[in-house]
Amino acid sequence: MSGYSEMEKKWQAEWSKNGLDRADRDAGKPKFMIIFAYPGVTGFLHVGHLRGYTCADAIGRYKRMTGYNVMFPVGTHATGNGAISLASRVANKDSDFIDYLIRNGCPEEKLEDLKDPMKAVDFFNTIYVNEYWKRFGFLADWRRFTSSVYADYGKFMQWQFRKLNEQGLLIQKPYFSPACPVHGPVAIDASETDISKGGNAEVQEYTLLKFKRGDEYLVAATLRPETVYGQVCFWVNPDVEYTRIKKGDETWIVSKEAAEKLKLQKDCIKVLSPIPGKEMIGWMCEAPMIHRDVPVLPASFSDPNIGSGLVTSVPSDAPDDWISLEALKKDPGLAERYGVPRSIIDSVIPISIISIEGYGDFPAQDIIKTMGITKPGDPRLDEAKKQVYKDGHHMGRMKDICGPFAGMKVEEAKDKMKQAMIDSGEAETFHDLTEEVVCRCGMPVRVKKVDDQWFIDYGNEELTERTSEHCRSMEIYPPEFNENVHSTLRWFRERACVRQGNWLGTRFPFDEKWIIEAISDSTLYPLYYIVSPYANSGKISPDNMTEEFFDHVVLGKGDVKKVSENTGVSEDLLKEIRDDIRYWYPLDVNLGGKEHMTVHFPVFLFNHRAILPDDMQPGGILVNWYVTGKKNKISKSKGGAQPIPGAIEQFGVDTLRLYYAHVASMFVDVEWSEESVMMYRQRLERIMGAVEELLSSERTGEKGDIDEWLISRFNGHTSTVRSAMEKYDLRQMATAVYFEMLNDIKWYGRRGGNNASTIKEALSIWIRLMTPVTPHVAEEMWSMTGFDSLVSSSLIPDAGPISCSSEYREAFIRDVMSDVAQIKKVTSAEPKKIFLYTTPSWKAKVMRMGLDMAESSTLDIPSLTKKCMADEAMRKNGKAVSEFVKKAVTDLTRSSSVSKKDMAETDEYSLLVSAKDFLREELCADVEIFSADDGNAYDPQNKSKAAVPGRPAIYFE
RNA sequence: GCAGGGGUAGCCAAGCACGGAAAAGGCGCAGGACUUAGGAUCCUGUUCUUAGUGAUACAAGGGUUCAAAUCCCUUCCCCUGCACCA
Repeated sequence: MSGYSEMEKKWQAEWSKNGLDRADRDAGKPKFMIIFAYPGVTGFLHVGHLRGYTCADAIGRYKRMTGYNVMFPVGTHATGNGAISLASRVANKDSDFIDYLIRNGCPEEKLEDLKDPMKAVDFFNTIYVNEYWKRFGFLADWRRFTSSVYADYGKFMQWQFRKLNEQGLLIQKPYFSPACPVHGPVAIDASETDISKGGNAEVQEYTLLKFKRGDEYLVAATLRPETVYGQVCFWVNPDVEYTRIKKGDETWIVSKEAAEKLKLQKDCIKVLSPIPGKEMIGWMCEAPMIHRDVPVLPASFSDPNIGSGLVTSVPSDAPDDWISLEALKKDPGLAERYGVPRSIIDSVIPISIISIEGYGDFPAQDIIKTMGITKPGDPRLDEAKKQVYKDGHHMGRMKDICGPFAGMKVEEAKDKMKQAMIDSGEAETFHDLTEEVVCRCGMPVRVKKVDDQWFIDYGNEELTERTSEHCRSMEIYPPEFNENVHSTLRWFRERACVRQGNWLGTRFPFDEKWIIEAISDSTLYPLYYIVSPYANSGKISPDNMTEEFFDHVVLGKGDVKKVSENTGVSEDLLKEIRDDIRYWYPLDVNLGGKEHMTVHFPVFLFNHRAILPDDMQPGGILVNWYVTGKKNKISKSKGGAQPIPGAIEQFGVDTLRLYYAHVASMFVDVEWSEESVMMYRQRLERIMGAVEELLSSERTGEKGDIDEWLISRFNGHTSTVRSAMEKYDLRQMATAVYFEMLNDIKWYGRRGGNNASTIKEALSIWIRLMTPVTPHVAEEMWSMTGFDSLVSSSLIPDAGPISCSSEYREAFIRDVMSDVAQIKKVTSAEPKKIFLYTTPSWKAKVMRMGLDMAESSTLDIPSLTKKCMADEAMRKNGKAVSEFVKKAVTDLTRSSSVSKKDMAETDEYSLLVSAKDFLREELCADVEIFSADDGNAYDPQNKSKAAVPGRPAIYFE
């Protein structure tokens, strides 16, 4: 195992010494620029992440070996609160987290440093580069490394936003965002990057309905404003304490929890005195829209944490309402406790308002019956509610009772009714989360209104159209994404692009209180890799990188002399950077995981299209799927997967690289398993073993048929590799190189091939084809074979000619062997002697005639039969001929005729005679060969009549 | 809900966008060879049937065609992404 690691280091040092990892402008060479979407700095990476990165390196290496000047830069994305929360967990001595760090090889003395977010970023940057990417043998240009929190990178970002603004793509409007009171807006997503609980929560829009009572309002929250015509009462939880609040000059009653939430979303909210729910029971209040008085009744399901804590009751369409009302009616004792007269409760009668196919007048009643729910509090009520809501929303239609909205579809009525009530002052909107969400810092996350939020306007139709148009000329894989990227682009609306709070990132250039958000600052960055080496080497500093600077080097604006004066960058340097950008850009391939399909890739495309000219638009996108853990996804933050350095030690880098390239198509998820990785390790060892064996053998053989065959096969594989790599299909490429070529080498040896020059030529082809995926092993074998210089800097061979006939002849021999084995198995006999009878010449003749007819597409059974019968000799054999013709014709029409041609032209007899010794050894029996035309052939069972072209008859003794 | 993907031998997985012979390759399993005894290696086999060139298969059911895993329709079942997370 350690042997691998030494070998790996040796070649990595060689590549670096020879400058293979450095990408410099070379006007004499076509360029190729590839990146992978840089990872976020949130902890150690695991073996799954390297799948995509490895593909990028292999593609880059392949391109290099087909004559391109390749730039493959890497960087990291550290924007956000990942590093901050990481640092705070270390500072708080979070023992789980510290264990995780130590387990992944973080030295204890380093922990002190990690309390500083920026140092934590540096720490992981170093690990990504040194422990992962360099050790994986990537030929990345390390001088170009950048990170989204670097000052120079920030300057580029600010320039990008200035350009977006010039295009009129930045807009400002109010926004409702989940936010932590300490950290400001947070992202809610299943991977819980920003938060510690509630990854599945969503922001929901409620309609607040104002029920007038005297000079104050009871405020209910509903998700179904279209049901207001069915309101018959109002629910208050008698065991909850509510509160009056001042909202502008109105007085509202809501739950205390709701009051807190409203403060974040509405202006001028003041909390007044509390009021127990019990006190409100029996009140009458005026329902909005229908302007009828309805009674306030007790309901325990009314939760102060949801919505406003108060609920309007629509029993016809809300299962909870229906069942609570029924319970109330059946239990007069309960009602009397609150002093509500019976007559009031009896007067509350559900009103049918929506017709849904498959339901009666009262959908809520129907679903309760179907599900067998009998009393309030049944946990299935939630499911019942969802079902009725869903059916009502998609299939429902408003009944005549609904005034101006009668006859409308529910979907349509919903918005219209909501808007009507808002316009009349009877309703407002309110946003709430569907479940509890907690920030990484432990504070509850609530929906907060941000008045002056900035957005990038991806809804801009002109931009969407131009971007979509450009995509048509791009190479986008997989094909499914190539097709639906257009609908993804169209689906994009405005996107909030800045945030406030304790975050790492770039200040928004138009208002420094904002920080540019994580996705928006990683859209145009591939371009920055061309500038970054100048900043990294200190030739330019962030101060030099003004709007004018980027306008000039990126867009070619302004006069060099003037720009030089204003920015303090020399004219030569400006020219150099400008030339670099013109040479390298556009980006040829952006490779990223499937999660980027709906977020990163679209904004990457939009921003390029918005800011850069036609000749700087991206050329391709490649999406890779995941390596998953046994049951769930291997998670970056939650660990559980094998650390990368350990995996390298255990399996060797090239094993892993081959595993990623071959284990499955890039466009499916694969489950990580050590067994399958081991399989690839054995495969590599077998290949190295085979090469060593070839090199240590005598190699004194003459050139013969088998040499022609081997080179023909290798030429075929070379062309397979070339066409596979056109589509970046590493898997197909690897199948040819690591499986089929090895099999061919084995067969060559088995057939007695050992010609020195053939072997040298074959190895030269083979090893070069291996280099993109398994470069270390390839270098080792390359030098072992005695070839000069580095294989990594050589060129992939051109595919030479293929010899169909020699390939057919070998396949023929294999078929014969396979038939013999088949018969052996069926008879379970161990023959001492095997007799082979090649086809009678008349059958070959029929075949040839059939082929001719097939070529002029006049082939059918009657005409071929007629043609055969015209032949005097064949007519004697009439019956056999007509039978064979029948078979030959079906055979020829069913398959392509290419191989049949070789079949008809091969002299099977002399071919078998030449392979006689070989067959004797392989079959462990004496072999006698006869032509079926040979009248004197030994053939006691008359087997020879079964012989057909391509398939000799066989007899055992 | 919106958008999209998929169901091929014990397992993984090609092929299907350009319909043309049980369908690559690998793993596993079974025989055999070999032995520096190794997470080996090398042969052979692995739907059924049979001294071989026959039958039947590509989730299920229909259709188009001389011919369908591949095109069309219906049904069933799995999976993925969905905006401040790259």
